Amino acid sequence: MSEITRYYNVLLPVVNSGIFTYSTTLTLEIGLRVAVNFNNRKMVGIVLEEIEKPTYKCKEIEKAVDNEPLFSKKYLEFILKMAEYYHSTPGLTLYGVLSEKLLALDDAEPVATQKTDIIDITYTNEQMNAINSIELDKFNITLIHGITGSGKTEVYLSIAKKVLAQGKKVLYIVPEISLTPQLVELVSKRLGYTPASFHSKVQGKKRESTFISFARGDTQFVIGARSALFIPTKDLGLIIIDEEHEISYKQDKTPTYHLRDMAVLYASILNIPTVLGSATPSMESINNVKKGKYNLAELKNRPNNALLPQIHIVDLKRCEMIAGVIAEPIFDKLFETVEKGEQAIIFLNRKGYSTSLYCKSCGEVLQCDNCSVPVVYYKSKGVCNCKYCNTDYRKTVCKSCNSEEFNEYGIGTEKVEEILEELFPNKILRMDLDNITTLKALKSSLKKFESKEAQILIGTQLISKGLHFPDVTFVAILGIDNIISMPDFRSNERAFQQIVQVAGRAGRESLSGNVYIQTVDPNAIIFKYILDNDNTYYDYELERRESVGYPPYAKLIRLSLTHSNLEKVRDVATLVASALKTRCKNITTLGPVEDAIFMIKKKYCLTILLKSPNSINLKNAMTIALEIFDKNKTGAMIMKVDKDPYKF
DNA sequence: AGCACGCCGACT
DNA sequence: GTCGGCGTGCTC
Repeated sequence: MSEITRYYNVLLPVVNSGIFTYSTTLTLEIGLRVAVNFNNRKMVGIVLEEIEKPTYKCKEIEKAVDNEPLFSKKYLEFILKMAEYYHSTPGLTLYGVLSEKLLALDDAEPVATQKTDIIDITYTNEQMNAINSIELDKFNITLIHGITGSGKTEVYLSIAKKVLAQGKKVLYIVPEISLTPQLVELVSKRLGYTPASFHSKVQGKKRESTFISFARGDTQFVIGARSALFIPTKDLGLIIIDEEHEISYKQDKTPTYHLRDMAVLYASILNIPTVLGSATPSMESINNVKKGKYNLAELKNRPNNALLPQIHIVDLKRCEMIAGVIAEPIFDKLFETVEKGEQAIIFLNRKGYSTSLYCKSCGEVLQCDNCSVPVVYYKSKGVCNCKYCNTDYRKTVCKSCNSEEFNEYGIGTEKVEEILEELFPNKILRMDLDNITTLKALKSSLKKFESKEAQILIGTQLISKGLHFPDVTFVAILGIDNIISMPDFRSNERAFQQIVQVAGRAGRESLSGNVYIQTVDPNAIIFKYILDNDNTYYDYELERRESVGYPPYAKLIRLSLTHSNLEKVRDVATLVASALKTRCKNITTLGPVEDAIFMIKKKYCLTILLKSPNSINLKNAMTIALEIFDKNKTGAMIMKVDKDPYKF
């Protein structure tokens, strides 16, 4: 008897379209994983659709991996739409969001959940209103704008419990893993079991079992980073995105997606609710509330009547500095805090010892050989390191005068630690990505501070949000001028968010908090809004964005061209930009300009910026840009397409 | 994105 | 002569 040969389009995690046709005599459901030979490589792909016999020759599907589809039609629709939105391809998008290993994963040990005691709380009226305002049975987005310490997490968890009671699954996304140990503990108290975690520090067997159990519907609740959105969760009923304003939700490498936006897209396809929360929402989300796309729930008070901390601006031009690092009035208050047995947090968004070194004899700044940036000095390791290419320089010589003597410039957390350790011996704890490399290190550091073994915590943005330490009454913000002065239209927004978030670590329970910000420019506009505790900042900033035509009032696409040969990349970039300028008059094309960091890993970087309020015009422009680039590129030249960019 | 193939310069 | 750098082209 003759078997019928069928033809299926299979989505593979590779470039170009990523969609390739294979033949088989099996009947396959959409979403089923299949093993195929692709370009002499064994790969696992996902069945997209059955098609008519194509004109070209196809290879045969080796075997089906699943008995029933692991991926839903809606999931595939999501990936296809995501690829379209980011001017990428389905194949490259799949490659970027799921590792090949997880995609090919056949089976894994089930996740072990430990039962814990349930501790219920009573909600404030504000919390109850927020909880009850959310419709559970259809797509809708609610932005919970709640001040720091207002109990947003409790609101999320209460909503989550309702969804879980319907037998659906909940995904809770956090921007940074520093939040997860405290969050896991809190969730356990409310749900009665430890939730599963899925982020970059969960690797190996544990990662695999979380993936497969959530995908098969055996796990109810997952706390995860960005990547957790792309687990093909069975019966997902709610997505929670904490700290929705966080720019770390924007992925740097292709596909350069924004987690919040993709969660909203996925939720709309699944027809499920999404909850976004922040004390300092993004301008984009506030604008979406104004447009009626998102609902708004506000939490304006801290439970138990805890007050927001008092904020003080310290003018660096008018006071003495202690060891060149910390203003004297701030130091005095820090001293008082420690004397009283309370705890302090010192925030500085720079790791390392000094941010650059310059030659003692000729003044030249020590730069990386491969990248056009100063290297950061790490005194404890005795090296200078480039954060872009990760090269360590052990012994350094000035390139212009061969001197070996350098002065330090710019302060990092390591230096603050050294100075304060001398002044407050054995009371200091430092947390940044240099010493917190594992989940274990993170947990033990948090514990050390929680148990008050350390009284002063120095850290980078790793410690700036979400953490809850009742005895912290003092917060000092040291490096905010670096953020304010960044050449980026979002620098004000970022500084505002950073200050409010860090400040929110102070006085969260019965003790009142004080926050000190040192700056050379106390008249900077954001300080006015910070001091007034004033959400009219959003009105001011939105008005400003509208007047200059920047997001959320326009869409941006950043084209980033890189190549080892400057002439070649400049030629191609100029061709692309001039084609856009002559052929796409309905959008604004800026550039090409040299990037702020002109050379990374010995490759030159040029940027072209496309700007328009109209997405369709931008899409048409992109077609032209890609066409011109493909026609003219040479060798390993790359043009990265960054839609809704966050870095300039 | 990988990976193989093929062209050309440098070295045992 | 042959090793290996990298530009080019292809993947159902």
